[in-house]
Amino acid sequence: MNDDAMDLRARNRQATREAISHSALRLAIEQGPHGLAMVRVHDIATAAGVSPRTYNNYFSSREEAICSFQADQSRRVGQALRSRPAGEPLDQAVIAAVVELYTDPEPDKAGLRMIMSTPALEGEALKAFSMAEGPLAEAIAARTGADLSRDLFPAVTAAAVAGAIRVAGRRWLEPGNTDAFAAILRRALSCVLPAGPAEDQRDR
Amino acid sequence: MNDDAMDLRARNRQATREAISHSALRLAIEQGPHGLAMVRVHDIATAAGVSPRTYNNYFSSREEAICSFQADQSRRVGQALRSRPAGEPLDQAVIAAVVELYTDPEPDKAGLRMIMSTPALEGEALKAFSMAEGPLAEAIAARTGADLSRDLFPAVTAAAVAGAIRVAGRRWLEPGNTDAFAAILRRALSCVLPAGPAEDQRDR
DNA sequence: CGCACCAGGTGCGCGCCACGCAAGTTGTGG
DNA sequence: CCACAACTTGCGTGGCGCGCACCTGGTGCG
Repeated sequence: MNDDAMDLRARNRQATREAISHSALRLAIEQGPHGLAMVRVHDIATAAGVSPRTYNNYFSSREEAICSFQADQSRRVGQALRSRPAGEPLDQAVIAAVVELYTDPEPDKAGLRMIMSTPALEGEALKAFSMAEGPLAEAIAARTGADLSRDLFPAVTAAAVAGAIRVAGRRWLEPGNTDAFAAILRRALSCVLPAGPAEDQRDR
Repeated sequence: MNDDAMDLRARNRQATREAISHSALRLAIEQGPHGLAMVRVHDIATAAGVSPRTYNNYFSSREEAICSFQADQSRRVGQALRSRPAGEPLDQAVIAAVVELYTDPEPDKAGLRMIMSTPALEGEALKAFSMAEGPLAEAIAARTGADLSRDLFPAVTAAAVAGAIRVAGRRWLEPGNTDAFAAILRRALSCVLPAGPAEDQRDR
């Protein structure tokens, strides 16, 4: 996050990674979902100002490079939940954390549309969204006092939340939609979030 | 399903597809999660008794071939829910449908472990599980009278159910686990299923 | 019953891609 | 100032996805 918290090496590395990811996404959007096959690795690397060989020191496929911005976003969900006040009920905390993370700034609609409506990116996009699950499950367990290795509740809820975010994104991108992303997110999340971890949902 | 409901062409096609899928999974399991790269397309095709060219008339990647059994399973979830009695509450119907589908017969533990614990298969495995979502959302909408194009509840719940199945599978495969898959599935699903579609969870 | 038709299997070839290897280059710490 | 470590890059290799054209065998029609 804080560039000056890293040494020059790390900052350059981060910058290179972002340059590649950004170029990959931009070129993909330019070609549209149906022309993905025309986006060559060589083009991405050149646009990012590196050699093709370097591109694949960072990403092992075009799909991964294109979707990496979403993967990064997902990785932040756990931390976002942890930064909510401790007393807040689980459902409110999760909703607040997710809405804040996903609406500041408003996500890139073209990018989201690209990764969510391109068949060839489907697997990688699902991977990207599911990257939230691990950290999120840990954060939920920490907040509710559940035991990740015994209770199913944290991991299942985390998966449900990730799924809800994905469905909300799909709905937000639908042609006729006029609602704000935040509103859709709240509605989607409230479908899967209990007020708190009810005792009868803990196991063993 | 019913082989004799299809003409010879379709049956041969189906048989070829299954032969390839089965060979792919078997070879992958033999090499284990860390030797996936050694499973060549040529080996899969030969083991299935077809040419490499034919293999990729059916699947466009090894990953897809290996995970196709799970994709097929997921595609049946919607129909399984529809075959539950109409009066049954949503949560019970979904749990019963999923448990029946996933425990008759008991799933291939080695196969499930292969696709769920091999990093190179992660994207394809997620795709396979998420294939349940569309048909399942339709079935939920049909059962609850919700409108798929307006309400978020069906799609979000379907995604949550798919996620719960995935988490249950992961837990079932854990080394120390002694519980039956059915029991884990029930617990996981009950974390995300409301007793019924509460009115305040319908939107608009 | 026989024939024309077409779905599907196969061989061939092309372009692309992931990745190991061995330099060359640049930041870092003593 | 120097030795080391991290990173970039060019090259070579093996494999893969897929378009194309050809062949074979199931199908439906007269």
